[in-house]
Amino acid sequence: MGLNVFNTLSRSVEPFVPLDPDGKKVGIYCCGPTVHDFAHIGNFRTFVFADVVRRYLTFRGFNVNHVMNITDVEDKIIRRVNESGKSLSEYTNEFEKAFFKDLKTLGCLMPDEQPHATKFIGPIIKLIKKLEKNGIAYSTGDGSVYFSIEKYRKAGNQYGQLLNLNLDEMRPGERVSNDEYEKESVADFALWKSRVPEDGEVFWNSPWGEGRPGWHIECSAMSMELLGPSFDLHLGGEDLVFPHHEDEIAQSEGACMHSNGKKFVKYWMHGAHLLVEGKKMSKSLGNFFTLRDLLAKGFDGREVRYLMISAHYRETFNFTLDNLEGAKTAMSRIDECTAKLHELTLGQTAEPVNDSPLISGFTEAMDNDLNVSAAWAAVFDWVRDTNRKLTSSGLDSAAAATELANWEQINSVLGIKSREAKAPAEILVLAEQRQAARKAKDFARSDQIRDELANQGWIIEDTPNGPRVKRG
RNA sequence: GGCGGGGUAGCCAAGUGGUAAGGCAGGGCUCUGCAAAAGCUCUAUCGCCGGUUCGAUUCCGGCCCUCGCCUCCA
Repeated sequence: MGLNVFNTLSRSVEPFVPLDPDGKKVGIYCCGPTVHDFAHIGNFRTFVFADVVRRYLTFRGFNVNHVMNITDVEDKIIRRVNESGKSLSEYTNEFEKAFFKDLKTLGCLMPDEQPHATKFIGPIIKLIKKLEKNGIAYSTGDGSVYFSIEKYRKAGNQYGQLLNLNLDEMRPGERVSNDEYEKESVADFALWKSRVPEDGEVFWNSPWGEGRPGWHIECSAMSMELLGPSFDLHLGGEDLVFPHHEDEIAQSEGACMHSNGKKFVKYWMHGAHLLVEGKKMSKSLGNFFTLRDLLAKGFDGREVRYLMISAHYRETFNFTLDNLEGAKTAMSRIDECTAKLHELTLGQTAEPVNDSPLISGFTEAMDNDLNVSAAWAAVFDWVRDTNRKLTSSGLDSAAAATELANWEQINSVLGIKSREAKAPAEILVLAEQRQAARKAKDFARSDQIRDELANQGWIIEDTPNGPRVKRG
């Protein structure tokens, strides 16, 4: 059995078969961050999810090209740029840098490509022109260009592929901004927005005059430019299903007339949101964590990562500090186990065994629409089993090396960085002094040294093979 | 109002038509000079009410609660 994923297009779990005739190459596009501020952990849940998808596809032997865009021009950014007095790039660079730093802290691999909206103005304009030529875009008197859903439909296309849309029942217009009054229909959306005074110095020249791209067009332009008019997998948060992704489909299929049977995107996957302490994250509730907030509380990126991928991606997940505390314990159990294995291998290495309970259990779980919860169960079953063998000394160095290789194999997907720390010489000296005191049955002295070590952040354990020092 | 998710032990969270994984927390035990680590062990009948069935947490209907999208949003 191979990988199966839930496709939002069909609302069902389908076998994953790439477009590539050789079944090897996979193109992934993930809607990245809008760099107007520090991203919060809710945003990162989606990016960590995308990272796991990308890693699992690689684990499954696919040759993945992972594209994640940076939206570096948009209403909120423009407003803040003008408030800050900085230039657009000065302003967005800061948050983009922070974003990638956080992404790395969370153990995510760098996407293969990170296109920026502002670097794709040319392709964006080209795309809008195509839409105009196909008769489904119209410009208004002020130099803006809109997408006509009606004309798109009349040309034989379907609007509403990702969700059941009933345009008559929708409640449009609650926040339709004044500058869009020239739209032919409320559901139409902007492809190009003409320059207004509030835009300051943020504008580009176009056939329609000075202005800037609308919100959805950049993703259509960048994804098709980098992955082709038809690609395998598009990811994003569930809130993007409508209107963003639906509009992306409309723009892309409308421009390229995918009506020859090929779809813009074969599989759409959407990650559910994060709740914090049972509630939706919001600034007014004060439950709005950024990664740096959590690091400041003494947590590690990997603990946050573990928590984020401990639940299925399609379920809203309740993120709590208590559970983050628990993640710490769970992670150190894995560390403990792998560190002991490492000591046993004596430098020996081995090949992973694919039909081992760990790898087969993990793979079976992940093949089923990335059931990470079940995958973790396989991991912790393995930890317990391995610990049992370790206590009964049922592992020689070759066996230990194999177990370690198996773990590393699946950890190429989970992406949990191990925390290994070699104790400095002075710590080891103290540990030896303590051992000498113990041999002399001077337990007052040995306990005193143990406290001293603890003060310096080191924990000492007495094992049948002698004392072990580890980071506290 | 329309559309779509959820409600499983103290907390988080999988799953199945035949009495329920895993993690964290808690209790007991083993090991230990004491600890730590590790192991063993204990702790749920699956929101409520009906129905189908030999049998439902899992299928169907109704109800309650909750979350999200429909408007910038991961």
